[in-house]
Amino acid sequence: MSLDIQLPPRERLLQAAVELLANSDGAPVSTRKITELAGVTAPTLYHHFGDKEGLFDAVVAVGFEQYVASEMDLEPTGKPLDDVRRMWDQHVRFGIEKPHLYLVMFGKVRPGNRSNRVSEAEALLRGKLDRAAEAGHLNVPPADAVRSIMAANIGVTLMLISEPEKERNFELSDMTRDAVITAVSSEAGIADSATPVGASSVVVAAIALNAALESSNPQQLSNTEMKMFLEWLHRISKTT
Amino acid sequence: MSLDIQLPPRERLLQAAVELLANSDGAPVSTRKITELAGVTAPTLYHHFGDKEGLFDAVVAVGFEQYVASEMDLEPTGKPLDDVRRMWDQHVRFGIEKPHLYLVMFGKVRPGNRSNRVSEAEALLRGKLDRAAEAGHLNVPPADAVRSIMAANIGVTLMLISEPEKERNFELSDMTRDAVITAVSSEAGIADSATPVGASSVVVAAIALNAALESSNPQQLSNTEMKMFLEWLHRISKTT
DNA sequence: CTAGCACCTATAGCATTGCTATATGAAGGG
DNA sequence: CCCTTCATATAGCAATGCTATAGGTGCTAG
Repeated sequence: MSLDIQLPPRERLLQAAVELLANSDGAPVSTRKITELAGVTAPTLYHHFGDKEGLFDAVVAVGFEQYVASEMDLEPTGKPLDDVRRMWDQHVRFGIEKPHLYLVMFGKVRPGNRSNRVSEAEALLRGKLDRAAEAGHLNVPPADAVRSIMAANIGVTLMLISEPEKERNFELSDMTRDAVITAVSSEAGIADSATPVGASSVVVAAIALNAALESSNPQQLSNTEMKMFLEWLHRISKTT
Repeated sequence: MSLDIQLPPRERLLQAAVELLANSDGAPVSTRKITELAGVTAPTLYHHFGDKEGLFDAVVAVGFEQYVASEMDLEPTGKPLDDVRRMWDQHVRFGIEKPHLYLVMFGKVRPGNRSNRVSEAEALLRGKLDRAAEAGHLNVPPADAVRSIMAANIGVTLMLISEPEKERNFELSDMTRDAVITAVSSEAGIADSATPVGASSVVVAAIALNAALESSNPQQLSNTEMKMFLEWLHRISKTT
C-alpha cells in the first residue's frame, strides 16, 4: 500500500497526508496511516516536521500557495472593488474545490488565537482595499472593511461547504458579497447590477404574497390551481 | 477533586463537562478528566450518553436552550427587521460570552454535513424573516435571506472569538449586520407600514403584486400563463 | 421476607492515538 | 580508516475513546 518509491520520504509524507486528508471526509487522520501510506516509520515524520501539526502546516502551506496563486492570477481590472469581488469568488471557489484543505486552513477557530492563514488572507485583501481607499471608494477604514469582508467570506464559504452539494446555492455568495462590499464602499449605485430597479417592486410584492400565502391557506383556489400559482409566483420572485 | 456529591451522576457528568470545556481554551477535553471530576467511572458516562459526542450533544443542547431563551426573551418590536437585528446581536453576544460552547455548536464544520444547531438557529431567524416578507420588507425570498444573514452572523462571531479580547472591535458586527440586512430588505416596503400582519395580508400583498405587475411586464411567464396568473390573483384579492 | 428483575455503576482491559529514547545505517571529510 | 552527521528503523510509553463483564441497588411479586 505504499506510494511511489522514488520520491524522497519528506515528499512522500506530504503526498500521503494530502491524499488521506482528501479522502477522510473531515475525520481526523492518524500519523500511523500517513506513515504507512508513505512507506515510512514514525520517527521519520517527526524528524522532518517535528510534529503532526508541523506536517499539516506544511500541507497547508502548499495549499495556501495554491490559494494565493489563484488570487494573484487575476489581473487587476483597474477597479479595486471589482478586484475584491473576484478575490471573494476565488476564495469561495477554493473552499468548495478543496474543502478539506480549506477546513484545515480556516475551519479550526480557537478563542483569542487567530490563525495565521486568516491573517495572511486578510493581507491579500488589504492590498486591494488600500488601493480602493486611495481612489476614494471606501467609506470606512480599510482595516475595518477587510475584517467585515473576510468574516462574511469565510462564513459564507463554511456554510456552502457544510451544505450537501445538491443544495448549494451560489446566489448566497453573490448576494452576501455585494452586500458587504456595498456597505463599505462609497459608490452608491453598485446594487443596481444585482437588483434591477424596475423589477424590484414586482419581486417584493411577489415575495410578500408568497409569504402571506404560506402562513394562511385561502380557499379561493383549488389545490392544483394553488400549486401552479405558487410555481409561477416562485418563478417571478427569482430575479435572475 | 470530585464535584458535589448529591447530584445524580448524569448531572454531575454534564456539569463536569461544562466546567472542563470552559477552562480548556478550546483544547480537547478527555472523557477521563470528565469522569474523574464527576467522581464517576467510564462506563457510567457511556451508559448515559452512549458516546463522547453524545455527552457533548447533551451539553450543547443545554447551551442551545440558553441561546434560544436569550433570543426569545426579546419582545417583538413590531418591526420584524429590527427583531432580526437584535437576534444577530444576541447571537454574537452568546458567542463572545460562551466561546467554548459556541465553538462546539457552530465551529465544527464538515463537508456536506450541516450541523443541527445551525439549522435550528436558522429556523429561529426564519420566523422573523417570514413576517418581514409578509409585510413586504424583503427583497429576496426569506430562505435566501436567512442563509445570507446566518452565514455572515456566524462568520463575524467566529472572527470575533478568534481575536484577542483587547482587539475586539464590535463595529465589525454592526457594520456587517446592517450590510446584509439592508441588502435583503426593501426599505421602501411595498405596502408601507400600513400592511397589517394577519389574514388580510394575503389580499394586500395580492393587490400590491397586481399593481406592480401592471406597471411592468416581467418575462418570467408566457402570455397565457400571465393571463391565468392574473385571473387567479384577482380571485385571491376579491374575497377574504 | 425473599426471589427475581431492571437499572445503574465499577473492575479491568483492549485498540488506537501522538510521540520518543535509543540504536542502526549510510555519506562524506580528516 | 575512523569519526562525525544526517536520516531512518526498532520498540515502547502514556493518554485517549470505548467495552466485555460483573457487581451492587432498589423495586415489585409471590
